[in-house]
Amino acid sequence: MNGPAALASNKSRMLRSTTAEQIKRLILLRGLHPGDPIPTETELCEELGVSRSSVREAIRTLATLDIVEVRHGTGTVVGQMSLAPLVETLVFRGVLSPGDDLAALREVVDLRRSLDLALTDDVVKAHSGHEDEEIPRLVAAMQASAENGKAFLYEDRQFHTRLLAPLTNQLAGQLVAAFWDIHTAVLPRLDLALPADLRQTAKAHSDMYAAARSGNHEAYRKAVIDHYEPLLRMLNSRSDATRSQASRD
Amino acid sequence: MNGPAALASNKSRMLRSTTAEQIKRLILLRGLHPGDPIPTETELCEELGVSRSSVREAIRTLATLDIVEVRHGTGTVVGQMSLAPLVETLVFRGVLSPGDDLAALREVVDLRRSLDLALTDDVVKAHSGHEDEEIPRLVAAMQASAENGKAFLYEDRQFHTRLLAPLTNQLAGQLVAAFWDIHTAVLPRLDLALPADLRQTAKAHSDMYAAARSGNHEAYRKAVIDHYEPLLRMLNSRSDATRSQASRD
DNA sequence: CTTCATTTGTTCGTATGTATC
DNA sequence: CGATACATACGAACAAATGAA
Repeated sequence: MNGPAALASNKSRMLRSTTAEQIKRLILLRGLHPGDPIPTETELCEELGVSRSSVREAIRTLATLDIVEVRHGTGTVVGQMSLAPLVETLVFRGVLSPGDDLAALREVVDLRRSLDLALTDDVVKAHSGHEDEEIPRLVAAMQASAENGKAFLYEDRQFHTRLLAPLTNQLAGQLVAAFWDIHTAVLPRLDLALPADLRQTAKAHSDMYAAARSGNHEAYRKAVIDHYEPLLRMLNSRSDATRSQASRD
Repeated sequence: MNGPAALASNKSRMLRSTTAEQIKRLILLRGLHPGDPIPTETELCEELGVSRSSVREAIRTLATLDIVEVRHGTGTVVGQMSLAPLVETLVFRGVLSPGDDLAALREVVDLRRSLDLALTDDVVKAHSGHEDEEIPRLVAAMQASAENGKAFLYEDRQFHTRLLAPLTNQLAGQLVAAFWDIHTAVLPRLDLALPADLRQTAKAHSDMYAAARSGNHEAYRKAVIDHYEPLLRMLNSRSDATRSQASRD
């Protein structure tokens, strides 16, 4: 029990954290890209010299980070490396403490607003002159829904995605989309379907695109502020209500 | 075999993706906070009715997201829900394609700059009037290192952390810190230790804090731009070099 | 449509290292 | 130092999903 034992004791310290690292290194060495298949669990056991359980935990770790994507019955492929782990962490943080969730949610919304404002120049530059065929349709759908007092989550998400799609900085668009996901995942507990707010939000989307198309930076910034105004107003009033309710307990 | 069997077959479909969800729900139901211990693996096996391996994989998933923290030989506690998973994903994405890493890194640096600029009002408001006892010392240390041609990663990180610490929006500070981690993790392959750039960076830090203390918004923005200028200049020249080298191959 | 091989998903039993008392 | 509780790792076996023959 000399060789294997020594090997095992050496590995035992690092093995847990290094099996995932070895798989990452394997992806880098072979130059694999998102969608490319990686070796099966059995093959990884042989190549890395560890048990299947260890390989499975390493793969689970990487799958959580969207570095690989596991497909039952088929195999495992290199993942998209999206910001999904960020979303999951912050959503859980947002719903963790019922007395504090509004503060956490407001931080997310604040950051969304700051990011949208910070990207003003890039967005205006990308859309001034180029007509997007999809965005006007989305804006019309949102305004129609607002008139009927209906929400328009899908169109909202699509609007922001397409607005930021042409940016050079892909990461910025993904981050804004991630914050959108967090905010709409945490939001459902508040019903913010005031018709007037819906109309204002729909109009703000329309104004944002119109300003971007016409190259008007200042109008874009104003439209972004209007876009978040109903939401922030509600978050502030709700958090006051929560505070007074908490102090009553 | 009615109750348990039906329960087991129901679970079997969802079990894989829901064991982690059940643990999260357990944390929420019991109102646990970061640092509080969660049940041992054995207890979780009984409460959730799944095997030890499944519990372990679920815990590994949550540990990767920093929703729980595993302490060998002691137990598992609720984690800090930091942005560590975001860092790990983006670091790997940054080093994934050797020809493209500079583009990915530049996106991170661009976003850092946009965020710092977007937080101008909050930072100035938080520091105008209040003296921070640590920041001047960090600034002095950075300037001393710059004169000696030495890098000052530790002081740099501390500076940005403390600068954003007093903000109401904790998430913003954590996001900036996460981007700092990504950028310095991907960076080492470029050696950017030009003495002139070091001095400019050190001076920019000094200017940022001085502007924030004196409440000068415009000076703060200018200092932030100066702060990133050497890095962005290097990234642009390096990416040009990479492109011409790639076209040569 | 069925059969079959491949691959991942789940479980159990066992052994070992490690922290705490 | 010993005892206990816990996490870590391994291997074998069977279940479920997928895709191809």
